[in-house]
Amino acid sequence: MPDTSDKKKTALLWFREDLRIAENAALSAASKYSAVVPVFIRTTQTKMRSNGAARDWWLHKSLEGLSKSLDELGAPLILTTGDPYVVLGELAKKCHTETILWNRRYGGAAAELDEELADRLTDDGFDVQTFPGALLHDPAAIKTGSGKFYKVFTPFWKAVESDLELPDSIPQPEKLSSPSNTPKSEKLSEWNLLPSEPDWAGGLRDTWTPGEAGAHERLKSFLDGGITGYASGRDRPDGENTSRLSPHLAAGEITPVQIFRALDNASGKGSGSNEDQAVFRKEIGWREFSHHLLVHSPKIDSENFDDRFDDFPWNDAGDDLGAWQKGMTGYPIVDAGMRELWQTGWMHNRVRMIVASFLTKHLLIHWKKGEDWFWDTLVDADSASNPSNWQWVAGSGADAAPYFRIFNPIIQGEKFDPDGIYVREYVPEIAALPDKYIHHPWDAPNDVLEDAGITLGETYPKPIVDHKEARERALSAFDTIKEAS
DNA sequence: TGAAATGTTGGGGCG
DNA sequence: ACGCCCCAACATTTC
Repeated sequence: MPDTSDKKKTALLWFREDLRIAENAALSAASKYSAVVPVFIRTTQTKMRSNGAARDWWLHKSLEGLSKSLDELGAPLILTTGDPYVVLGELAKKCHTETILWNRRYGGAAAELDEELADRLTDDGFDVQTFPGALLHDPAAIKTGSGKFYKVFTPFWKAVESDLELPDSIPQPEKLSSPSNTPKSEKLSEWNLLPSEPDWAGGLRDTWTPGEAGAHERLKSFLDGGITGYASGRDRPDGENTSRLSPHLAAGEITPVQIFRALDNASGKGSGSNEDQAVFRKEIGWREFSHHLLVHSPKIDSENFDDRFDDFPWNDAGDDLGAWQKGMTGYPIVDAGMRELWQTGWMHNRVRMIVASFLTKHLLIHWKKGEDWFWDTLVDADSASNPSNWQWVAGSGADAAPYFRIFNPIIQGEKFDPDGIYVREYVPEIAALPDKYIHHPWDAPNDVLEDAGITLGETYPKPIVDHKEARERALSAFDTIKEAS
């Protein structure tokens, strides 16, 4: 907390994965200064993985919202491009400030970069202040009884939840001041974050309202609707029980603390049963767990968490990868998921598991290929959740599904999309099939296919692999791991 | 946060 | 009435 001697000073406030006004510790601290210069840097340094295309689209929209909010508060957002170390130093010099504030990021390259920056800027004479970021807990502070980090989700979450005390809400500034010598901002439109040719973002625009206001609308509508029945309904891609908060969380437009507070306030008021709430909180817990893993295993996005997988006999990606990416595998539930992803920048969680299992087990393609595709196409792509969940499905991750746990895409489809509503939405060329065959068109008699206007291999692909054969092939590949252990 | 194979049980048809 | 077979339903084991 700055004392009164700071009153005449200007603070540089660096926004990153915290594109919000509410519950923003660094912003709140900055508001105590006489002037604030908020900045967002399009970074050119290469240690961090650069955003995928879908997240860039989201970022553009979210920055528009943040920029508007900051204008209203009186301290316009400065957009600038470069190496953060250089940019922050130059900006600070221009605004005659020695104070630089930001909210911390946890784990991996981002956290390493932040620590290095804080050290260098401090050495240069700046007063760098960092604040808790967008997690319920500090991942480094959670230890097992024997002082190690958790590798199993259930005890991890038990430890976090039992120790969880939501912090007091952070005061939100009503007004900020800009210094007289405000630096010039670059133009957001010139960052080319939006796709132009082709413009593939139509489905994203129809689906999402990026930005802090959109995040809170989404939370409200979830608490008024989807949370009720969440415990079982969350597994149904044909339903509306998921929160769809993930891209808002990834951008930092809303925080888990805000969500948990809202759940507390809503409990007993028709916003889901205790079980519904507990299951939803646990899903947020998986996000925390992913960051926890990333902190202790910073290369989880490139190296197998379980090194027995280092010699796993993956296939060359070849044409199968393209068929998977395009949603042309011939398995309707898989294709529906991949097309939902392409069209909307998001995929239902249950279906993510199905398509990831299909890629890594039916096609024997390395999880990294799938992780890369998700990274580029998901609006919620998260540097912790995305790799750790891919490794979880592949079997190489922490607390992972055993390799031999191979999803049957037909059974999964029939179980979680029993009326074929989801499949018909995203795979319209087979929509006229009766329910009986909607998850396995190749078993439909010729006259049924004909009535539905389907010619397999022409209007819709034949399955690119046979389930039974692929399953057996995957299981024998798994033998190489058992031998290695 | 599976699926498939294998094992067990018990009711009903039938000689 | 009884044994036998079939098989659905459920449970257990294995991958």
